[in-house]
Amino acid sequence: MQITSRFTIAVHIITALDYFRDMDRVNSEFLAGSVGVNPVIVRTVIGKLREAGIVRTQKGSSGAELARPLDGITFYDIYKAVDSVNEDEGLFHFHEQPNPECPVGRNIHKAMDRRLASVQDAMEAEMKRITLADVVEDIRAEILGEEEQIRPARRKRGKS
Amino acid sequence: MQITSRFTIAVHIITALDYFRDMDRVNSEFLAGSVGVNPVIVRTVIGKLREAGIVRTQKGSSGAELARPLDGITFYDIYKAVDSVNEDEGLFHFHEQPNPECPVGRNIHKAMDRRLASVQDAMEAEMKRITLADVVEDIRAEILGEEEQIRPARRKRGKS
DNA sequence: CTGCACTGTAACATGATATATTACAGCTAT
DNA sequence: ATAGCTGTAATATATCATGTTACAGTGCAG
Repeated sequence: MQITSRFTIAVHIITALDYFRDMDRVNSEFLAGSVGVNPVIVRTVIGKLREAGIVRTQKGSSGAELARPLDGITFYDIYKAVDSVNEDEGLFHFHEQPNPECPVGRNIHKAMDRRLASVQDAMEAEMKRITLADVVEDIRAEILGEEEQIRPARRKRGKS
Repeated sequence: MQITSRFTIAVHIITALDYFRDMDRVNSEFLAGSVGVNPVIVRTVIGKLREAGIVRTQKGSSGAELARPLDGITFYDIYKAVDSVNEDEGLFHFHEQPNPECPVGRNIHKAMDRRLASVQDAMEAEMKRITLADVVEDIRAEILGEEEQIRPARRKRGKS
């Protein structure tokens, strides 16, 4: 199994909201065009980001705005916001009917839970370290790299 | 999304193979009884563990045996063996149609891949640290704890 | 060497869920 | 007022995890 694409879609959307922040009509249809999904998916994902306090929107008018600076939005925040994984059970799906009449079956859950939690914690800790500022920085570098291939910057002049 | 229960089932099976290692007729039906799933599931999971070199089995005769000591079998080994997640794409499902005509859509994948990989690496590193010996140790402690509730051990005597 | 127990695997069934799609009520701005 | 937009419900579809039945082939006990 995999973590839902809603996660990468959410990161894409926030990145685009930042990148196109001075542009008009950055609506769900425009964003859907960039992401390559249905506009309704964009609206639902933005809805979850709004519930989590990551973006602000106004019903009826287009253009969500970020509620926090990019470096205050972590992968973990987004991952939780868009329900990337089952909230109750966590990352691992434990088989549901271990036999209570078997000593192994009766105790396997307790015996494993600590270990599964430590794996999940390791993953979440890393997600808390990565912010949208990191991604935006990376994507700007990529885009600059593209431009250089066409019109090499005159680096000696300093400012572009 | 979640990691398939095949993972916890595999850990359960290996734990049971160790716990019942001196018992006869530990076949797929017996194991299925402990795990609480269909015997065919047990056979397929054991099949994957065999392909990964974690257990040895003999067609036609019951009782798989571990191919390595318990402390040589990590969560990561099992996780890979039973295809807990998509081998090609990894832990995260990236949305599949980012728009190549959009600077963000065209570069988001490259910009995120490093970060997604670091999350996956953190998780896998933790999985490599946990071995089946840890789980077996924990479950033995749980089972001993159960027994004490019924027939308290005379701790002063030393040996039980 | 015969019969039983078991494995390995295919084939099919079922249920859950991620994603797509259509539709529309209500809000906003010009 | 009109057009553009959001939020959300309802429904469809596809994928996949898991369950289940079935059976050929292997090993072993007697």
